[in-house]
Amino acid sequence: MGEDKKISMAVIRRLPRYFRYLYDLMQLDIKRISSKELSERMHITASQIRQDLNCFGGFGQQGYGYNVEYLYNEIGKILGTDKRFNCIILGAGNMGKALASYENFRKRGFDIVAVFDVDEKKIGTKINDIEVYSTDKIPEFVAKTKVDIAILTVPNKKIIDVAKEITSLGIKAIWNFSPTDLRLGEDVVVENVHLSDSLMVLGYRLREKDY
Amino acid sequence: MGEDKKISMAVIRRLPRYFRYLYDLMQLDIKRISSKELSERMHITASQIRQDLNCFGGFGQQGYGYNVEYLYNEIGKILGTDKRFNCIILGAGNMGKALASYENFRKRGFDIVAVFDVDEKKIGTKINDIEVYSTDKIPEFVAKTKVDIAILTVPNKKIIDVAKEITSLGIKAIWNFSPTDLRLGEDVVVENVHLSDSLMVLGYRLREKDY
DNA sequence: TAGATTGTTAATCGATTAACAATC
DNA sequence: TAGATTGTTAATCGATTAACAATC
Repeated sequence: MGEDKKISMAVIRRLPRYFRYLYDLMQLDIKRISSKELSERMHITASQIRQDLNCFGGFGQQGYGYNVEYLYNEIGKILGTDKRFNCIILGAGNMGKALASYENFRKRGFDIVAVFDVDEKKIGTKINDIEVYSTDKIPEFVAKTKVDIAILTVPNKKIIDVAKEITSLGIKAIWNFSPTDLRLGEDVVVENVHLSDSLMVLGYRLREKDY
Repeated sequence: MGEDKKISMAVIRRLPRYFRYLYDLMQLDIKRISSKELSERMHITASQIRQDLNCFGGFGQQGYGYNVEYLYNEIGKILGTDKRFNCIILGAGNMGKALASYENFRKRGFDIVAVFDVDEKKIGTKINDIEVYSTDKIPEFVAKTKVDIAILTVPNKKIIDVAKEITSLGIKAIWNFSPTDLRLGEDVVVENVHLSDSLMVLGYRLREKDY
């Protein structure tokens, strides 16, 4: 295949946002929308919306605009919300527990199939019906269950070793909640969350406001 | 005052990253570093590093490079890590609990001073030594304690009302964990975290890899 | 001093916005 | 049909990279 237009990350990162706004429009029973109306709701230019959408093909109709439900479904397909991904969480601390309990991920196609931790007291317990296993069992688990994504909520000092183990088992996607940037070669995709960074930027912007 | 150079958000968002790398260098007992060496570690260009740092003044020395500890402290000052911020968490669910328990925020100058929830069973309990109050008590609490930042981990359907209440009480910064984008006027700064968006982008990139 | 490396200006690149012809 | 609004090309803007003179 290879629809080689080379779509920029800036565009990709806006897709979930379009997806959310279109969902909200559906909830409001709005059937069609023009790029102009949508631009006012989203606070971006109509031009950018049309430009973004045309990276993937023409979803609209001249003189009419876009059919909300159709566009929602098309963006969903691009984002792969019609596919399912098996995810494991490494680290059953507070953040691991919070993510395992978050129902929204499942709705978006991401199933948390297991949680792993080193703490004997946690092993064998369940979080939101998901079993907590010993980290020793990761290779065994990955061998018998297809795992698409590893969600890493381990302490920062362990992150490098854990990331290496995970990738050596063939897992190709990592959602990283540790402050350390992960970079694991060409064929492993990583999304770094970096909550502290986000909070520090908020602090900066708050102080800037009244300089 | 007003050092009006108008620093772009792209630069601001890189500052915490510099801060982290410089901290790591200090841990490794590295005293000085050139933009070239740092660029190799961070996988950005040396040019960009020098350009970024010069938005805030000359921290380096020709022929020598940058003193790691000095630069770390200066970026810390820019980011305000020498200041303290009082934060409240609204919503004592799993994510609220996880954030309240995360010790790293305190190290960066962010103190969680209270958690609020509507659930009678949670009110009066403590999360990591932080008291959980009824949401009814927010106005009272804000009146007697300076609150800089509200961290919102409430269910999505409540987010708009909660955000409005919070801003009506004079809080000027919101760290938003709900999927809904918040926009509350010129004088309220908002950082949206949008975990689902991040995960969806990860899913997209994973599928892209082998098209 | 000579070598190294910054600070800063200029060139390039990419992303956003504007404009408008195509067309529903 | 006339009006509206897309798809798409062209213009602008901003951010990144390159180059080099200043200087430690």
